[in-house]
Order: sequence, then structure tokens, then C-alpha cells
Amino acid sequence: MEDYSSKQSVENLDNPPNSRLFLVTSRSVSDDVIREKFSVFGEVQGVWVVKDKQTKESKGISYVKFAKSSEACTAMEDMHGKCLLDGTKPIKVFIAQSRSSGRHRDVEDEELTRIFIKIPKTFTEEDLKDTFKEYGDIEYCVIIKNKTTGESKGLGYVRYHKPSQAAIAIENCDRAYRAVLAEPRSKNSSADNDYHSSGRAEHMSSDLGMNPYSFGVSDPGSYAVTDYRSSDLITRCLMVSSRASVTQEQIYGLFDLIPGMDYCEMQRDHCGLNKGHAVIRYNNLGSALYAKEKLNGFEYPPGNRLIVAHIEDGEDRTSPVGKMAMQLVAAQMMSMVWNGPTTSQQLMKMSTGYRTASPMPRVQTDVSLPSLKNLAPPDSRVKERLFVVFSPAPLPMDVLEDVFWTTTKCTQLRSGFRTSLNVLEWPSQSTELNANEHLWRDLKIA
DNA sequence: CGACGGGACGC
DNA sequence: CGACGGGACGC
Repeated sequence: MEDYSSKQSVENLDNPPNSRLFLVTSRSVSDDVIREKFSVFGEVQGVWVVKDKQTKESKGISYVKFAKSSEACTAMEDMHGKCLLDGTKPIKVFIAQSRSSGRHRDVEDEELTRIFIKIPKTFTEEDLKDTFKEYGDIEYCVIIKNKTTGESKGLGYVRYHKPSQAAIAIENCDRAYRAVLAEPRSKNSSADNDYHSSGRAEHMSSDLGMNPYSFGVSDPGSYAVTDYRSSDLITRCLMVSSRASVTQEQIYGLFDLIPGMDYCEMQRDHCGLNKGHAVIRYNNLGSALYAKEKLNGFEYPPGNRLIVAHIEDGEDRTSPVGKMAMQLVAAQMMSMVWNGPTTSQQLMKMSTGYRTASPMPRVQTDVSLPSLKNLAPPDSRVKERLFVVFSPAPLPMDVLEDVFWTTTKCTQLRSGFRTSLNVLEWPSQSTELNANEHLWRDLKIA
């Protein structure tokens, strides 16, 4: 039957902003199916499947208009990668470009997760967090301050992990905050879009949290803990979702930085196409939990936020006892995770691999380094771990050795060259490193 | 009649 | 790879 509500008047297409979805589906998927699957997320005001003018056949492109941006975002986050019909390829879901914008580039999470707000001048960043955490997991809060006096300008940014959270904040927070989506930072920063420029580097830092201990049940300052939709499922298996296309090698390289991975596979459809989803399994709960806390929301490649969530691994963890065990695992993580059986083998694999890898120009630093220290025994229990993100390319391993191995009692160097990410491990807290701000900035240590 | 909107980040 | 239809109010 002709469905009146399939119509979308042009003036409503982008009202409110970001309330319309762009879908890529199998050509066999009808608007009825789309409506059925998407109306659970909110008020669907229109569904339109783009068809060939002559053949009337679907082109595999559809639009779904919701009443609210939060509904559209939630649907996008939930439905991206799902199959609408048995045997059809997984769909892709994006926020549609506004019809006037003329661009056909995907709208990235980067543009949908940060809000810009007006706040009382007396607000601290803690006040900001406390006020806005009710709408979702906050990744990052800043108050814009006068650089010389340090006084607040009464404006701030809040970065959430998910577009739906930012949308919910904008829709529901007090009007006095004037919450809107923040313009991406790069847009304002001159015409310098060089990959090597500092404008790009914003994406690299702070995604993993500066404090290696800032995760888990005992830390009230951590916002990376479970949210309302991923519930409290904790398993050894993770699902990684990426909007940008990533290779299995990249995902492997990234998640293998955390010891204990015993399985990593990209989900592919029958055509062998990359779905942007991967399943990772670790041999212990702690590694999986840690990997999720550290890598959920991590931008890889820069600008592309990975979503990492636990998925069923077939074991029952729903009982109260199971939950308590889970918390115990989280609390004891730092002392247990790092002694996985794979660590030494991988170190060997790495250290034989890098020297034959591409010869790079020598890197130099004028940072003054602390005095030489002894290496900790290789079998030391690891207490602290550092993620180092490089842009645009990773440093050779021997340079890292010079910088880190000699300045602290570092025990291990693990490297994900394909991911431009390295991990270093310490048997104790490396306070010297904290003090070395130049080093932190230069290397984008997360 | 009757109270809104602009503002923008850092190496 | 994957980006924009069809139809035409009612004073």
C-alpha cells in the first residue's frame, strides 16, 4: 500500500539536524523492512528507498527520517553492520549529509560526539563532568579559558563516546547551556591540513586516558565504564566496530598490544567485503576488559572512533556471583593481566621484525633525559603500561629503547607498527616519565 | 507583545 | 563500493 508517511517534505529533511540516516543495503531490502527494523528506535517520519528511474529497482540506498537526532544516532549505532534479511549483506548506516551541503562524504563520529556549551564562569571541569555525565559516558571535558589569566570564558566542550549521547545531551540539557554540536577543530585552523601538522595531532592524544590506572570499578573518575546499552556483559570476547574500513592486520596489531589475545577475525560477508567489524577473543577476562576500557572510543585511524564491546562467549556470567567475580577481575587487573603466556614470544617476534623493516631517517630529540637505569628482569610483573601513539609514523624500536629503556626500568617493548602504536611496560609506576613533559608531548603518549 | 543570541578550542 | 523521489493544497 502507499504509505503516506513515506513522504518527507524537503523543509523537514534536516529538522532537527542529524535526524536523517543514510543507509547502504542489499538491493532486495524494501522500505517496509527498513521501517519495521528502524521504528523501534523512535518516531520514523519517513523511509525512502532510492530506485532506478527506469527499472524501479532499488539502488541499495535508503534514507530514514527520525523525529529526533538521538533516535537517528541510536539507530545508527545499533544497526550499522546488521543484516536486515537472512542472506543479505550487512548494512551501513550513517547520519545523512544535509541536503543543502552538497557533500557526499560520510559524517564521522568525530563531528557528532562533541558538544559546545555556555556555562557559568564559576564552573570547573569537574562541575562540567558532573553536570553532563547523566547523558552518557564522557570522554573528555574542557573549559575555554583565557590563556594568560586562566579565567574561564564561560564556554566549554564535552566529548562523549557516542553520537547518541551527544544528541541526548543537546536535546535534554537545560536550554541555558545553549548546547550545540561543536564544529570540528580542524575546520577553523587555517588552511593547513597537512597530515604532519599539529591540527591533526589532536586526534591522537587523550583517547586512551592519560592515567594508565584510570579504568575499572574502583575509579570514580573513569567514564569509560559500561553504558546503558552495553549493559554489564563482560566476556573474553570483544566486537570491534569501525566506520572507516580497517584491515584485519590493523585490528590484530592494535589488540595484540594487550597480551593474551588468542583470536582475531574480521567479519566478512560472502563477497569477502570488509564489514568494519571484527571479533577478538582473549584467553582471560582481564585482558578483554582492559582492551575494551582502553580501546573503546580510541581513534584509529585518527578521526575514526572504534567501538569496542563485549559479546557473548558462551559462558554464563549473569549470576550475582559471576558479577562479583567480574569486579574482582577488574580490581586485580593490573597485577594479573600482564603475565600472559604470549608476551615473551611476541617480544621476540617484534624484536626480530623491526630491524629488517623499512629503514627510516634517524629521529633526534633535544629532550634532556634522566640518567641511565638498569633494565628490570624480563619476567617482572608489569604494574604500569604506556600506550604511545605516533604520528605520522612509528619510531624505530631502537630509538624507543634509547629513550625509554635507559631512562626507566622498562621491562618490555611491544610494537604495533601497522597501527603506529607502541606499548611499553613497567614493573612499577614510572614517575620520571610523568615529569618529562617534553617527551609526552612529542610522542603523543596516551 | 515582551526577553534572545553570540561565543570556539592549542602546538 | 554508496548520496537524494513522487506528486501536486484548497481558499
